[in-house]
Amino acid sequence: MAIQAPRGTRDVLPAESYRWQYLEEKMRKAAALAGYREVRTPVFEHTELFARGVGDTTDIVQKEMYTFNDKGNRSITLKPEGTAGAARCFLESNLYADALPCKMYYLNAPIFRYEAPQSGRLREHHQFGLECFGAQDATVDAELILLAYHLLEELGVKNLSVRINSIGCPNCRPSYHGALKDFLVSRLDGLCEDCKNRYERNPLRVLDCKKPGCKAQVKDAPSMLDYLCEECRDHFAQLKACLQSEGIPFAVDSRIVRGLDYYTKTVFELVTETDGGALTVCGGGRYDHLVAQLGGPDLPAVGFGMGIERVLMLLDSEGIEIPKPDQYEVFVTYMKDNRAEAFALVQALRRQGIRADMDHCSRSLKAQFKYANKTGARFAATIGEEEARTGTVRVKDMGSGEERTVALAEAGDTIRKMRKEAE
RNA sequence: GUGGGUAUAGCGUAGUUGGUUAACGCGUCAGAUUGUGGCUCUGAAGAUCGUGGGUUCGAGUCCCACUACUCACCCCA
Repeated sequence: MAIQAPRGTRDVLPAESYRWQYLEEKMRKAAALAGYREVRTPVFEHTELFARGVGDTTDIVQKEMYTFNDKGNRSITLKPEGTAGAARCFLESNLYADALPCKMYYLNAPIFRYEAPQSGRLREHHQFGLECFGAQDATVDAELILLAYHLLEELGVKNLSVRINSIGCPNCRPSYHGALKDFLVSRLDGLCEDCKNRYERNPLRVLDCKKPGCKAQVKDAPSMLDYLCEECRDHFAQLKACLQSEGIPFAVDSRIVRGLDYYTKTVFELVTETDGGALTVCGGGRYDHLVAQLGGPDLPAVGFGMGIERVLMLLDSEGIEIPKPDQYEVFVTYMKDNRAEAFALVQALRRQGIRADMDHCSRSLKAQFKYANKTGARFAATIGEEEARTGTVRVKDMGSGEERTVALAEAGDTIRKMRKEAE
């Protein structure tokens, strides 16, 4: 075997890129409809951005980053998530000095995490994400959840469930941390090694542990929701009210924690059930102090990321078809002495905006027709000795078999006309 | 990172207790009388059996290592 794509990466082949483009179009429209404009940030950033932004106690930063020193001996990291880069960009370009809120989205942003590849989990994947800076109202949290939900719904995804939670703010979280640690301290012996670590560094994450032993220990743990300060409680209530008034189903799940440290108040996930179990397609939340942590003004913000590969997986597993465009509308077939006329016709058709091509492999007429059929071309336009002499072309509808001989200059119009008549 | 499974032409597979020229389907290409596709028929090309090592007179078949894929855990989109 020659050189292969690196572990955990995938090619999008010419025959399947239309599926990506289809999603991209829907995503752009959905984002634009709500006033989000595209931002493009670098694929790599200074490692410090993620250490400070995402949090250096997180698994992402501790063990999953593609980090290396460049030739100038700078520590560089390939983006392990989208929000930190967007926040850095927002801050660096002083966008907070413009009218707020500042809404932006990124599409097909490559995201890198050094993990064991698995179904729905690659080392390089792509995300569609939205970020809104400078607005504290829960109406934004709600609009983001609704946007993601309706987008997936429009794509045809079923069994979609929305799970939300509030993890409080720096004012109320410490008291909860205290309560949680008090609760956990007597049960430390029953926890796994990882969780004993988490107890010290980030006790919230213990709630998220999937090990049966830990789950059992944590079953009756206090809920953050009972410790929210008034502001956070109101905010969460506002969010729920917005979602209710829009009639989308959601569930409050106090165990949602998220693996990134910057989150405050709202966190949410959009999850679907597949044969392989629950799959999170979209995750996000509020990060009110990230911009400040990066050295900027203390501005609230919310956002989410949606995994493109995971969306495509869902569409596959639910049997949702994406319309596949034909490669050509017309295939020009010709006898070997008439290559020049055929070439001219192809160029003329393309000038008229018709996707056209011809044989470039010196194949027989019969083989040319076979090829035309295979590429899905709706029409064949044939030029032989007879047509060349009279300045005509024989246009054939490959579906019905109907053929018409028309002047060369009318080829394009004839194709349009025949297509219309067939409808 | 830890554990299980897999690895044979472009794709999907067969390959009997290790025994000679590795088989089949799909796909590709070419033909079935001279300028026409989809169906059918015929034929051809295409594989140092993931890589490296070992056992053996002999390995696609057994053993080890590596790599990749895959599943579970961890974590996440």
